[in-house]
Amino acid sequence: MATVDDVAKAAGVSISTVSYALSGKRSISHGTRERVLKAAAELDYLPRASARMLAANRSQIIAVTAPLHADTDHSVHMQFAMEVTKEARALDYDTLLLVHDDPMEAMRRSAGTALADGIIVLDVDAHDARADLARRLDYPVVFVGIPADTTGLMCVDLDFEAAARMAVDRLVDAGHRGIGLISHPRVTMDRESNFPLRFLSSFEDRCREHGIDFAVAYPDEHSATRAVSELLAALPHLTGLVLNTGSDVAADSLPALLAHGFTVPHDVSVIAAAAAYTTHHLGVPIDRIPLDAHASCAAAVDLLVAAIDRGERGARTVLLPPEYQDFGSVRTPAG
Amino acid sequence: MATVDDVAKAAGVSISTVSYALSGKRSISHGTRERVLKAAAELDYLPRASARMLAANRSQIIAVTAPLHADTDHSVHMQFAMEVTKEARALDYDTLLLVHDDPMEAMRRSAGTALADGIIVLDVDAHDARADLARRLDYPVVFVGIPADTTGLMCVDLDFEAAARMAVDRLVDAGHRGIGLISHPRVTMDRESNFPLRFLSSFEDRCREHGIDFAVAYPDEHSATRAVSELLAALPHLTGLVLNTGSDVAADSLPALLAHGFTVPHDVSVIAAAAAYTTHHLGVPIDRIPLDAHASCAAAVDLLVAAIDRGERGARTVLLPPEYQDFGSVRTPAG
DNA sequence: CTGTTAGCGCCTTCAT
DNA sequence: ATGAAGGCGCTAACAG
Repeated sequence: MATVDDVAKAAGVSISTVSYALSGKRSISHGTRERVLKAAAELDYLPRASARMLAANRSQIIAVTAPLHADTDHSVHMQFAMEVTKEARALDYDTLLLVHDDPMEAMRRSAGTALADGIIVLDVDAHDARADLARRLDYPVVFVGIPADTTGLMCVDLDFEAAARMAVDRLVDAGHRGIGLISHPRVTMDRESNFPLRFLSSFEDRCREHGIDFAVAYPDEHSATRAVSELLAALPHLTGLVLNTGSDVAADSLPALLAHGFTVPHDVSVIAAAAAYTTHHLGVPIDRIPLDAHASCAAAVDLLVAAIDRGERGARTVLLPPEYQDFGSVRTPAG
Repeated sequence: MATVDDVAKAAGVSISTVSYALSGKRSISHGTRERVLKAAAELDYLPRASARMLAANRSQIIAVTAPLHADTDHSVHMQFAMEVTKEARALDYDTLLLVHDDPMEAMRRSAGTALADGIIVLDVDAHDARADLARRLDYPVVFVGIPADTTGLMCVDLDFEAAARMAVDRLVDAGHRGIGLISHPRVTMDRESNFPLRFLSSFEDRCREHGIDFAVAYPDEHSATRAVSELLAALPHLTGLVLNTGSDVAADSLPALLAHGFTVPHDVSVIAAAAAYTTHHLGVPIDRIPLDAHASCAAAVDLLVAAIDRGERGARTVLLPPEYQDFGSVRTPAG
């Protein structure tokens, strides 16, 4: 394990010259820099992370809290963790996974030991205890998701309210007057996972504004069968369906409709809203308002790094505008 | 941010006493220890990670390489990453996610900067470049998965060969003489992801040993339709089906069989082998030989920590024995 | 443009 | 059972 001293000796300069030549934090004559770089390369020199952390008072590490609930969609979870990691690396940060029983303890530890320079919080509930902790911590924290009380917090998320309005408007514009929503399973709602709630209430409000009939169903996990039956019972003239749910339930909803004799888009128009999954392999391609993990996570990490590197810690909430992808699954209702 | 000095002053002792009282690495009189602990608690003292790393020459961090291929099942990936993280925490290690374009560079960096004390390698290909790197690195590395050449490496994995034999034997014992295998998509095989290959060749060998007919199909991603048709075409008297594939293809295989008029287990007996997913919500419960992420990852982390903490670095390959879960999807063939 | 040097906070050996 | 003190390797003033 080579150290700065080794490199300094090999290059015939002082250790501070080595440090500066490598960090570029002050100007070095071309010749010396070359010699230093060459010596470093020959010795396979890499600065010891611990020493650098201690001296610079910075770890270049970002922690990620991603609690695992029983109803967590691992696939979406992973996408977000990955996207955080990618963007972090692009900004010269590594990513520490904080995933165990007690996220509070983990956050406190990461701040208290200065193991990480900041935290990204995923999978936010409306009344998430991590929000209060973040307010108390005096430590950079960015939420991917919006808790009920955002006072003093930095948050980034898809604008789920706008996405819900977009979906409803699209169906109403096409002439639909009876719209169903398949939301998330009851367990998810009960824990007040916040984006389903935001989507739901915006959906309901928009339907009322348009004066149309609507119904909401909470599916079982992995299956849309019961939810579809409930919607059709509640709304016999249903011709539009909005899916704001997991990928397996969404995939299952087409067969479920078929079982009732309904074909998409002939009998029912369908939109997958705030979908982290793709919809073109679903037999019938379904219109989609993407939940873009990359966009959310990149924005969140950018915010966090700005807070760390440039002290930009003002509270703010960034809502990413939804985008509509048309694959032909919305049509004017027959008759 | 309190430091050892603060605690030492508050407790009226020297800093080394604080250090020892907290680490327990030498005996301290009960009274002083109490005072130190109390002072530390009152000051919210937590040792600075960087300083501890530098002095102790250990980071208490484990890195995880988990490359993301286009055909990667994120859900399984996440399970493994999570299980690694859990076990690591139990042994007082944190987990760093190394997930970007260049896993080599990431591994070199984590070793060269001593950011992590060791590495867990996930999603191993038969000719994985990370294996060669690990041999050269003189740094603790444990593979969850078995590369073609395990010389000098520490590896842990489910015994896929044994799992394949177990599945075949079960069907043969029940009287089946025509058995199909749905393996993984071609992209996965082409990259020589190793566990599908190990399963496949063991499956074929065992069928030959029993002298029965068999056929293998490589499904499309997300769909079993074509694969099932191919198997039935190749093996008209097929009565047994082994699934060693992703959860979505597995779920799709039952409807695909039904489309050909085959009912499970009446017409065809089915076993999901080396399945990371559960099978009881699949309409018909399917017998299962689990791919237990927890078992594999816990064993791998234990091995890695033994290598780090106790220098136990001898090469070895640990194969975890498969276990059969009977849900009634295997029956003696009719006729 | 380059060198010297004082820490960063903790662990650990050596005294006592 | 406790204290004193020397690093660990690097960064960033502070001097030229």
